[in-house]
Amino acid sequence: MRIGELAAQAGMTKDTIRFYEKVGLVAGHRLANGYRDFPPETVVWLHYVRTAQKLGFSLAEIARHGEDLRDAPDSAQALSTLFEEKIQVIDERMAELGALRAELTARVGTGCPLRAN
Amino acid sequence: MRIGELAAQAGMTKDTIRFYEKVGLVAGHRLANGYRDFPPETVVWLHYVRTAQKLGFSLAEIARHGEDLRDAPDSAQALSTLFEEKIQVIDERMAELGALRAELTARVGTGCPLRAN
DNA sequence: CTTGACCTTGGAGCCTACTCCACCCTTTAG
DNA sequence: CTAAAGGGTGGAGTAGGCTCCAAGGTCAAG
Repeated sequence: MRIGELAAQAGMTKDTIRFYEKVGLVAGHRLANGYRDFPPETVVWLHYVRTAQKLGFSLAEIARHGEDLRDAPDSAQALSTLFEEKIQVIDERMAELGALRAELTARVGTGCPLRAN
Repeated sequence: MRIGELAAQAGMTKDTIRFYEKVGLVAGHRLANGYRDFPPETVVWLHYVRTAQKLGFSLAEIARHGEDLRDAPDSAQALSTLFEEKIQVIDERMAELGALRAELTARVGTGCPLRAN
């Protein structure tokens, strides 16, 4: 799969994908003519990248997730452990969101301002 | 309350607070000697800023939250409506996190890789 | 054999959110 | 009176994450 199609399927620009390759977030091998060629799973990976990013992970962190996955001894066991770690991080984020939500909920109906002027 | 104490209580540097003032995130009036003077509620507001930011809102968005709050007709009703809006945004974020979590959970135990190489 | 869509590589530029610096003023304590 | 602790300004610099050229190679269709 070449970069244009990947970009379309992942919902980002080619420039962004080239940038991601530069920072090690995606790995591209090349065709004889120099064009990048990506395996189809890259689409899934890029969707994961977008999601993780929206949820507050930096590209560096996400790249580390990717390396963890790649470098793990390839037992399903090791992979599961890694996924469980990420799930814990997510649960922490969700707890924070819950706290913010509670803070706002507590103010609904109170007329108590969050910001003075 | 002067900038140093505010910085200490809000857990950020004075420079950051001055920067926030520049972009309209906090409003400072001045003492006779030119020093900034902040009302105590600013601490609460800055904590809110930090939290909202960790959860993926940009400073511009957060500033808008602040303006919404300030500009609202000052009935408790209007404030509540605004808070409820923010809560909805949070609920959307939480749903996204939940989706990511589910994606990872589904892979636990499968040995199915997220990233190809 | 040219046109058009697709790809390549630098490298510059932009936005966000700080962070640091130099230089200067104010206030309080000894 | 002086030193230390706090404050003020303007402006430069940084890191992260793109985004946009310009100049040029590749390839299938007509």
